[in-house]
Amino acid sequence: MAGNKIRNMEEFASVSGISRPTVSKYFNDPGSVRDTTRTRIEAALELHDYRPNIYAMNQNRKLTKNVGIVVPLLSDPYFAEIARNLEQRCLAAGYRPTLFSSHGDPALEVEVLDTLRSLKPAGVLLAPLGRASDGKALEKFCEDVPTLIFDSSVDQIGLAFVGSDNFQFTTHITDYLCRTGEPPCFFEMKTPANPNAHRRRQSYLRAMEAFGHTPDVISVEGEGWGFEEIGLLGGHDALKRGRFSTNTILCSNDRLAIGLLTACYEQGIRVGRGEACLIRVAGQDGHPYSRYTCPPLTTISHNYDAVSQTAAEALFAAIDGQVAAWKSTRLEGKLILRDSA
Amino acid sequence: MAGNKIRNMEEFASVSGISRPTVSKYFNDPGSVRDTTRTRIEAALELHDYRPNIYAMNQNRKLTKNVGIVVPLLSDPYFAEIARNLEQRCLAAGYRPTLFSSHGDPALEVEVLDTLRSLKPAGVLLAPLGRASDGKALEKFCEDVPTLIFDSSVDQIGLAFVGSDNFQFTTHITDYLCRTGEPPCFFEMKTPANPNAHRRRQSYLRAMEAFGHTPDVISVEGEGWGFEEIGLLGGHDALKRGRFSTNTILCSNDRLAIGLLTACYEQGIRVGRGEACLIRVAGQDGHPYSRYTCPPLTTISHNYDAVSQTAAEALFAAIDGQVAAWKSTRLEGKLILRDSA
DNA sequence: CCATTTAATTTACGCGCGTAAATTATTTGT
DNA sequence: ACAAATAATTTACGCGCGTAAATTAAATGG
Repeated sequence: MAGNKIRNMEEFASVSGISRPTVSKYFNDPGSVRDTTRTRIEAALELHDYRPNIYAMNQNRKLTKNVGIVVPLLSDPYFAEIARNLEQRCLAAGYRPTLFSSHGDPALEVEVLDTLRSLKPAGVLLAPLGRASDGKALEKFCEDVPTLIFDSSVDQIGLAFVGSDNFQFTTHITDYLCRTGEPPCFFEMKTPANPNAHRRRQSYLRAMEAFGHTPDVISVEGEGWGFEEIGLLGGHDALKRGRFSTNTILCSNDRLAIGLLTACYEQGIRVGRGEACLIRVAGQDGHPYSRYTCPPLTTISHNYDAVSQTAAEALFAAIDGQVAAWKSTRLEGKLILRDSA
Repeated sequence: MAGNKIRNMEEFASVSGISRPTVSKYFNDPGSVRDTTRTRIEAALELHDYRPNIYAMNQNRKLTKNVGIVVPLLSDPYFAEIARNLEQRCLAAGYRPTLFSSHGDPALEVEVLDTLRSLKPAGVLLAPLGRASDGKALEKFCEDVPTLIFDSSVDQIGLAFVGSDNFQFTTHITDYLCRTGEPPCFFEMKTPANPNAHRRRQSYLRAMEAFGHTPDVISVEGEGWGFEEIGLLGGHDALKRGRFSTNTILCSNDRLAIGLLTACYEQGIRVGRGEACLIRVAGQDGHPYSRYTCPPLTTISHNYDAVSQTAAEALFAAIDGQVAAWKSTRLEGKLILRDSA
């Protein structure tokens, strides 16, 4: 912990009484050296706290231990949470995760991929921006770097896709809403950033048809990733113009619902299941803040843990050379009943 | 963009007709070579899209161009936002920012610093966990790496401190609340993670005294960084037990206020300035979600832009060798009037 | 105990670049 | 146009490590 300063692996090897190549082998995989050797190295490590120079290490290694994690918008707590989950899985598996956010900007997403390329990562966990992504750039990147796509799938690119089953999400919550009150209308962005939004609208339409109800989709204007603001403005507008044909509103995602709830509040419209409530509002995603809206938001939640576990394990398997055909895994969500619907 | 693959700087130098050392100089600082040389290099760059190997670069450079950005909890949109801001400033200044989160865990914070050390960064922008931080580890790190502390100051460590003026924050909003209604009581965590919380309590007490009112501090139980949950549970408890002595509640921070608002909602207590409202609630921080609470939250906002600009520029100046005595910069916040108070 | 397997060591090279010193070419000022 | 200042080139070395091949030492098994 506090001995003389060790400058390089050569010096460390000599103080530990082991040859440098063996020490090098130890750092690449501690399990690859004999037990007695390992304990001697680790004893020396206690005394001198030497750490190999990562730049010199990665210069010659065919494959670094770096893993890139890319999300579209880190300031969205949903992505922050899933990124945190993935990060810890990478660490546990012995990789060095590095976090990147595209900040909702397609140009930045390409820049991130460019940066990532120069990091020569063993693999990348990538949640693309979606519709706005530069498809060609993504595809090219996936050819060069083992990449697992998660959250929103653009094409059949990369090693595999892992995300949520949007059809199940919307069908399930639509079913719940129909069984417990008026069938819902659907509140969404006209030009959503995320392809999941399209699947959700589709399955809303399909579910309503299957249940024998007439669907009603309210598509509001607004570009970008400020979903709460879009939900707020679009909600105000739709409420004023009486655009909601039933007393139940299913939102395409929770952030939109958060904005809509604020609009309802500002217009004095009481939301919830109670007697005095005029409308019900439900979201989709299981956003970390959905518990704290007023009223608390009924939603269908991603299985954060399962999504990130499946994604991480698929990537690690691919890095370890286990070839597998491209496949798409879509996990079911869980209905979270709260007061809003 | 599409030429033959260039393997290293040697090859790139030969195709561009410039010597390798000059090309190396260009990549370290494009402005350090003659105009004609620069245009020739950049022309060749267009044709062959070569990028220097960052590992080989950083191995020998005394100082890398890396900058570490560390926040206590990336899933808190406040930190996500300020991290994004800092990240872009680093990029604009020609540095390579890398984002880290301590995830509220002191042990992880130390690990992050350890990782950072091996990255040999030119500088680090660090927002410590606060009370829970390993002070010794932080101090040692600051001795080794040029580090600027922001958001919450632990000691007089690092190059400098940049944050918000918590005294001004609380005094200002307390003043506002007193002038517009009943003087506020103060809602906080008993054992706050962040040292700013102590300053805020202090200045609440001081301000109330100065205004000639009797202060009332409600300190709720709860550990960790789940502030909304703590505010929710503590709020429920305090409301049930009639702990609030006035109809106005100033929360130590916005996330606590968000939880408290939910508690109020769940107990049917209408919050706001209107006729039918029983209590007023205000927060502190200007949290990105404060606009979307019900009612929208009156708060006093950090000057995100100014904080990150001041912090980034101070770090860059220090990296450029401009020595300056340690100093603490605390920026004023701006009152944001909304419906909650 | 010796033959066989397995691990560690020695030796030697190369990766892609930074960087310093000495030299040569180019620009600048007058 | 010429001397001085500035920039580019050549030459040469080293950084800290990965890695391969040949050799030697240690563990294993019957």
